[in-house]
Amino acid sequence: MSTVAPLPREARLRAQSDARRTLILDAARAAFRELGLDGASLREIAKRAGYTPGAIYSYFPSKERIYGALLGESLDRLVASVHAARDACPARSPRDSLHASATAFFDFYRDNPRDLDLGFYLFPGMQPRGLTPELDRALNERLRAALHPMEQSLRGLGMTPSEAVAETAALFAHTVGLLMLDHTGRIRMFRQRANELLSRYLAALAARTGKQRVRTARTPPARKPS
Amino acid sequence: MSTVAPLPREARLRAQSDARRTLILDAARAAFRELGLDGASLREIAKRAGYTPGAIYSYFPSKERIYGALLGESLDRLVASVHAARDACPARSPRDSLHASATAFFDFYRDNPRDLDLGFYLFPGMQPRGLTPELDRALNERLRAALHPMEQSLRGLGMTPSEAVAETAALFAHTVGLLMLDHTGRIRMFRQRANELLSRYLAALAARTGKQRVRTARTPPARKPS
Amino acid sequence: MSTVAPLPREARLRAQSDARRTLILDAARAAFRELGLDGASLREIAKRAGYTPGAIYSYFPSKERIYGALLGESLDRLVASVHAARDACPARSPRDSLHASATAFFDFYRDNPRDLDLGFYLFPGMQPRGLTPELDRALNERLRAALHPMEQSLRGLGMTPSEAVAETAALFAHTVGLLMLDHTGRIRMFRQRANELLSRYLAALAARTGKQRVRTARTPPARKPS
Amino acid sequence: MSTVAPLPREARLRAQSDARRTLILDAARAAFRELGLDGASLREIAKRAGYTPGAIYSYFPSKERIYGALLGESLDRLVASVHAARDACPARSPRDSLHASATAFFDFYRDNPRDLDLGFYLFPGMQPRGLTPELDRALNERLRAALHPMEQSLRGLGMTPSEAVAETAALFAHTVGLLMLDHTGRIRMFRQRANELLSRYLAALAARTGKQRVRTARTPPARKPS
DNA sequence: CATGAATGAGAGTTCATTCAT
DNA sequence: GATGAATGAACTCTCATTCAT
Repeated sequence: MSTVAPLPREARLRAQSDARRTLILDAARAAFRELGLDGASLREIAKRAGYTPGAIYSYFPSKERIYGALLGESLDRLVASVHAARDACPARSPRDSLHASATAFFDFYRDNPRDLDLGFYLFPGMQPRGLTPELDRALNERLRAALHPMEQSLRGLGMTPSEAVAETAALFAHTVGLLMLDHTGRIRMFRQRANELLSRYLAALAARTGKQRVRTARTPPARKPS
Repeated sequence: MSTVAPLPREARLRAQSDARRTLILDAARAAFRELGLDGASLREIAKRAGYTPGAIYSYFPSKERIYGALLGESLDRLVASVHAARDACPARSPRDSLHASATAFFDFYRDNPRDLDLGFYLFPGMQPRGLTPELDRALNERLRAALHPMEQSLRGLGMTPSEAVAETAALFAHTVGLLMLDHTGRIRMFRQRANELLSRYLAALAARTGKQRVRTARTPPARKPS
Repeated sequence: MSTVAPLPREARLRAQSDARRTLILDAARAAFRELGLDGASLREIAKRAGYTPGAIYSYFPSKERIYGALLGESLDRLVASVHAARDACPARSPRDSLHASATAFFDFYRDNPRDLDLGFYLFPGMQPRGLTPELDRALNERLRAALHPMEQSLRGLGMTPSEAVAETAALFAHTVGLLMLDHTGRIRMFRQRANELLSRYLAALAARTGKQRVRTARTPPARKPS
Repeated sequence: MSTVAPLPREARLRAQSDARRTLILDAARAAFRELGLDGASLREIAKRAGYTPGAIYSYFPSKERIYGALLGESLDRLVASVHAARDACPARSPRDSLHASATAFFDFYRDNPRDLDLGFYLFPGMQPRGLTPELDRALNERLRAALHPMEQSLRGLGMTPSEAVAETAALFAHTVGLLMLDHTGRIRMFRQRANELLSRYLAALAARTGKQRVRTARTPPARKPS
């Protein structure tokens, strides 16, 4: 009675549905890339996906949730990219490993400038825009995964766990800042290149480890250390 | 230089016009602060300024140009704030001077989160949104002025001119990145505080000068230093 | 009369179908009560019934027909309520019987305000909205049944058949009017209570019977009766 | 310097504006009359008025407020109609005056069935739909004015003030109920005519005054009055 | 200079209904 | 019988901008 056929109908339906969801996300991504956040309206996305606006709501409950899914996908690719860079040459020193991971992170957003915007659009203030707390958590988890290799490398360079976390946060901030300068063209003011500045930062960071401990200065730093 | 004449009518008119321009900008700033970029529509600005939407166009050719003027003002305040911090205690060491300037810069945007958005809204890609090249240049000039004290301090710490420029760019990026993490709440992921991370960065930066030169590594850093 | 056979399959199927129809109506009633006419969309009803929107169309040909069925049910409950009130104390005088029936009628709609809306939604003008003539007739029949006790009481009070019909119509109108005033809150304008006004009306109606005949005045009433 | 011209520009502008507001209300009224509440969308109203949908918002802040204005107008006409009927023959007896007023009230809504719907749409529950409290109050005031002649007539017939108020409420309810029966066609069930039932009610009401006092029965009425 | 009106495009979202599977 | 997808039309409302007056 029961078929041994490769595709039980439920699975087939789900696969179909997933394919169409992907279709919509592809359309959204393209619209987003070409037109930016303002231009990527639901109507535009639907048109590109070959749907009527209403049909989109079979797959996503709101425009913001499409953005959320897009951000999720983007973070997945980011994680894959960073991990791939880390794993490319297993026998490397922590220093090189750090450099590889951080550079992969940076390159990902340099090559996909809009993907950075997504996160900043969806998290304008202290809480996400149209995202559920679960989705928020899931996105955070992905971001953490993307930064994990760097934190590990920093530990490999001799940092304590808490130092490694702090320096990962700092490295993340530095990278984001450089990307913003790059995307907005403000970097030209300084006649610098963002990737070079990143390398510089990484070199200094690596140089700092093992030799001298930077004390966590809360308020004005100690004046006369030497 | 200045006239004692009762009131050259042309000047009077211009003064009036400037006053009303200021009125509009005040309204725009308030709307922007309270409602964010989405909520600060031209209608809202006009209403708060006591004008009808059409009247605004006597003073600004487009909404974007209001934003541009707002950004200009904001940068003026930023410059004032940074310079004041630098001049507060003239006899300071370059190290402390650097810290004072950078902290003032950081604090300005931490206390006025929307002001940072303005810049990113107006410069989404390689060229400004509705801004003329001249305006772009003028805004750049102000930003340069805001960063100048830090560059000077870095020179005072013994950096070459070109090193100082590069490190200023890096410091700027770092600060912007920390502010983004702070504003979006992503900093909580790391259980860090943005201002502490900034102090840390400044301490490391100062520590680096004089003792060891960080070589500007273009591409993969030297592998076998150790 | 009734079969003892295990289960004629056709009957079983029909019973199943009826059960699910009831399920849908229950969902519709709840949605309607909680959300009103605007909120009780087909989607909402389907969701509450555990169905997808399309499935509803296996049981009802249109949304209006669901409303029609709901109205039918509501009238059934109305009839039951009024008849129960009439039969509660069999030995009552016609006067008391009239009061009991009319009050039950009034109370039913006072306690279920939405049920009154249904009728007015489905009969906006001279013909029903999405209802067939048969359904229209069936609904009328139920309404007639609900009003029958009152008509009987009026006959018991000595009215001629035609008088009784006319006064039943008038009583019906009066009750409906009071309910509208109550539901819309307009009754507060007069600082009156709807149920007291109904009692007043009933008292006057009973008082009128037997003593003096009110002549059915078609057009301008007789001017000089006194 | 100042013109004595008949139309100071401000007045001219206001007149123009009022004329266009009226134009929109006319369109709304017509749409409403022809298509009912469901069909009278903002788009439809705008189209009929020769405007784009957005233009309407120069005159009304929301659709509901258009409805509110429509209701206001309608009540104005109602008041005018009722007052005219009362004043038509000044020397009439209170009884005839009551009849004239009530009939005018009834006729107004019989001839403009949709006008009654408006009130019920805007006041679905205890508070108005999209109306401000002030508008609510203004509308109540008009309704009161429309009912005032009847209350006065009832006083003229010898009722105490509080009796007159209660009977006005009852008469209002009765009229509304009859109109509902008429509009929905339910009156045919009884083979009666609404206006005749109204006359009957008025005759009974007039007959009741002066001779016998109907006691305001709160709960079950006194059983054995005689 | 300022108003008030108007445009025209477009926003996100919801709806009852249909239909292949 | 039921699903899930899709339609197509409609919804109210907002926007930056223009322009005659």
